[in-house]
Amino acid sequence: MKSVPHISDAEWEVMKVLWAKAPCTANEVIEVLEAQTDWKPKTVRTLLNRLAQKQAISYSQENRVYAYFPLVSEDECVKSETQSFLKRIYGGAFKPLLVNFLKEEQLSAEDIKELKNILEDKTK
Amino acid sequence: MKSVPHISDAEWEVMKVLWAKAPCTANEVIEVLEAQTDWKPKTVRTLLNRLAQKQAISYSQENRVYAYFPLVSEDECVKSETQSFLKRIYGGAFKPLLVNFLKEEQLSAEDIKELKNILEDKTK
DNA sequence: TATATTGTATTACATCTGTAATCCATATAA
DNA sequence: TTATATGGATTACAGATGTAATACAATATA
Repeated sequence: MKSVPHISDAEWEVMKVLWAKAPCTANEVIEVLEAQTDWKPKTVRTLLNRLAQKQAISYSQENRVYAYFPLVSEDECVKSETQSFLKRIYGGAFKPLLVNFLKEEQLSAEDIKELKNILEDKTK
Repeated sequence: MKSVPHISDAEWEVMKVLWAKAPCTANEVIEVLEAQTDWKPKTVRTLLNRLAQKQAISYSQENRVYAYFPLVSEDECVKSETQSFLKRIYGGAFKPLLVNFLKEEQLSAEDIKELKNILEDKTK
């Protein structure tokens, strides 16, 4: 039973690229990220290597070039990060977060409806 | 305009103690944390020092002993951490977190009622 | 074929973090 | 007064992270 490896902030950006579209060559990832960050190509390659080492991604060698793809799903990573975030900040007591943020944040009428529906379902 | 310093996981535990009750001597903090973690006293002292360095806390010298207290409020730290978490994981959107989280977590009937009321208020 | 390019692998290096231990000055006890 | 205990300051040290540069091997080019 493997849990997801810890993915750092910078690595997370790389994962997002691969979650959006995979497989992807290093150069494709680099291109996407150069538009969003000011990382040098070598930096992105380092991140790809580290992610491969920690088995968050893998690659197949097409010709001379690697085609990278995720080994862990966005969903499970988001869940895992959310869990540890909540635990860290609220020590597991998440209701204060909800109360606090429901009050603070901008939510559309539609959002609110959706959330109420979810809550409705939980009552059962 | 100072923003809150970044507080690491371990440091966060110390902050929680001081937010719950301050001022506090190092030994008081150590005592609380020894019940919750298996950190050695020296470890807690290191964390107190680091937090003081990064000006998250400060102290007054009562007699021979320091009385530590927070310089940053729990509220602003929580907000700041939540913001960067949301940005990192959800690209800034708050709703996906809520959805994810409402589905996953255990909420009492009472909690649900309270949350629904808050949502109700927001509709106006 | 010799050379330049390009993709990958290895190495670099400072800072942050987790997790303390040691050193030092002072207060306390004998 | 002298030895001891205790609180605080300094130092330690490995692994993670941000941010690359350099070395190397295979490929494309002249």
